[in-house]
Amino acid sequence: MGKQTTVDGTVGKALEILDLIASFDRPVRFSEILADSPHPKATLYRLVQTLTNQGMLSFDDDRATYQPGIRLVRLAHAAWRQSALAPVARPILDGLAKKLGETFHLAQMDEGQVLYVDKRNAAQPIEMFSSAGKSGPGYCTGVGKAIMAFLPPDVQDRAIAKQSYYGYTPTTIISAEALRAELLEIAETGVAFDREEHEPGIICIAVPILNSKNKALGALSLTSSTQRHSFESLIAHASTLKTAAQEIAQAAENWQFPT
Amino acid sequence: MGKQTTVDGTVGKALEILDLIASFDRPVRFSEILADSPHPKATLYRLVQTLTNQGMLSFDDDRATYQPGIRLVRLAHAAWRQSALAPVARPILDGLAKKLGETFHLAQMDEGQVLYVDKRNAAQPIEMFSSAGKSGPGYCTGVGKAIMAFLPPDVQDRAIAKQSYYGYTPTTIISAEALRAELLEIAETGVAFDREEHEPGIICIAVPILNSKNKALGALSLTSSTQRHSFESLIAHASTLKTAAQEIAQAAENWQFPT
DNA sequence: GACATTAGTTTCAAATAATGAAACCATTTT
DNA sequence: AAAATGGTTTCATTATTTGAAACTAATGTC
Repeated sequence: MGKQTTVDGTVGKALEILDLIASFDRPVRFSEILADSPHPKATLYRLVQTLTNQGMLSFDDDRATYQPGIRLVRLAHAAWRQSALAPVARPILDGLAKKLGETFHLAQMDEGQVLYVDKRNAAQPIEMFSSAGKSGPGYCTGVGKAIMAFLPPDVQDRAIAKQSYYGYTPTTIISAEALRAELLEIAETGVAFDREEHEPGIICIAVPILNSKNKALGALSLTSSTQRHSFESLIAHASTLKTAAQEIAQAAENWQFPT
Repeated sequence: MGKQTTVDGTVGKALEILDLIASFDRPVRFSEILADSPHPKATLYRLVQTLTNQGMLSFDDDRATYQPGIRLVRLAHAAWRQSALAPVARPILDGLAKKLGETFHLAQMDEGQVLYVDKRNAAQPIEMFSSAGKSGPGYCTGVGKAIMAFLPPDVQDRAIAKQSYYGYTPTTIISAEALRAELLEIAETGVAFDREEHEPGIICIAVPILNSKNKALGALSLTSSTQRHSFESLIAHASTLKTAAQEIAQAAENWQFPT
């Protein structure tokens, strides 16, 4: 009972530190890391040294700061290429963006957090790592709810438990119970909305991408602003999105690596 | 003397396995990893378990295969955002691509390997993780040679030692001595070329992005084919590239995170 | 349907690596 | 010059990792 701190030995600790450093979102000094870590100075020191040695962290000699290292970019490339969703979804996203001239997100879920793996924006066409790899809360985004609604019970429970339920806006869902209720509804309709729950003025319609066992692999969303779209006009796109999601699911299932 | 296997304890071993799995470039079964790893079954098993637990690997229940995990994508996002080069170079790359309608690469170096962190292609405008994060050899690419020519001696030595010197084409440099000679030349002129050294028909002109201490942070290249460009017409772009590289360097040096 | 083979998982004593209090060194601040 | 801060090293203690072997499950073979 209580929080199980999920620390698989030394490797777990090292990765925890990597996360910690990444979470600063800027280069950090050793002492800053120390202040936020449960480890004694010497232990942290050696762990950080190891990570730096390994290229998982990079150290700026001049400023004496650490930041996530470039080796991660190389590894992430492999992860992205093989994630089965992003690469196969590309042409379909391209088609959607071209046809509708709207903004689309492709997302997956990692431990209750939404992780954007691709994005199309008809107006300003190019977005890179700057958006792919970005993560956001699950409970107050269209894609997050769409995915959670179609997870196996145990995974869903964990995802629900991991949300912060911070009230970004007046419409944000701020309790696990309310979220559960909405997920049930989404599970029936197959469509999720973001009703300005994360950011005022920003609305979205999202659909899950389901495998043959009805488990969500990810989700696809059309994001817009209250100026551009009414709710009704968003709903009008539901079937287009559903079709696209099915195409992606199909493509992902068929995508077999050569054996 | 000989290869120093650079294994910082358990963390190093775990990361080595992660690299190994990534290098397959497809989902792999446990036994395949085992065959390529120096560790005994039980050891590898536990290490792989830990990595999977941690989200650094993901395990496909149906196919019983492992692949690089999604957590890497999130971490890499942080690395990319903070790598100081890619984010600040974006507008400059955009400008170049728009103005010249050519293909540009922005690269950094990781242990002798070239790592592409951004790419612009006027013709087919969108490239994502699919290209960013990709890595290639240092000794036979324009960006690789441009960077190596401006590294501190010790780092340069290591980079030179880590090349494979495989002869991709008749013009590929296939010895460390020849490479050293060319690097010296590049250090003087400040411009590097790829004379169909990596792929027949593909040529490129590259310039280093230098910090105030004349150390290469990365490199910028214009890539083309022998059909599109003669060598002379590539050289014509040298000064434009140099100017852009300087702008990027300037922007990178000034880029201070809020303290 | 028994037998063999392959693939994956668990055990446990021995070997190894991680730990952290404290001492140390180098800068910077007062 | 003294003190404080920030970073690095030491070393005996403690905890984790190791790996041979035994085991289990699943698949293939006769």
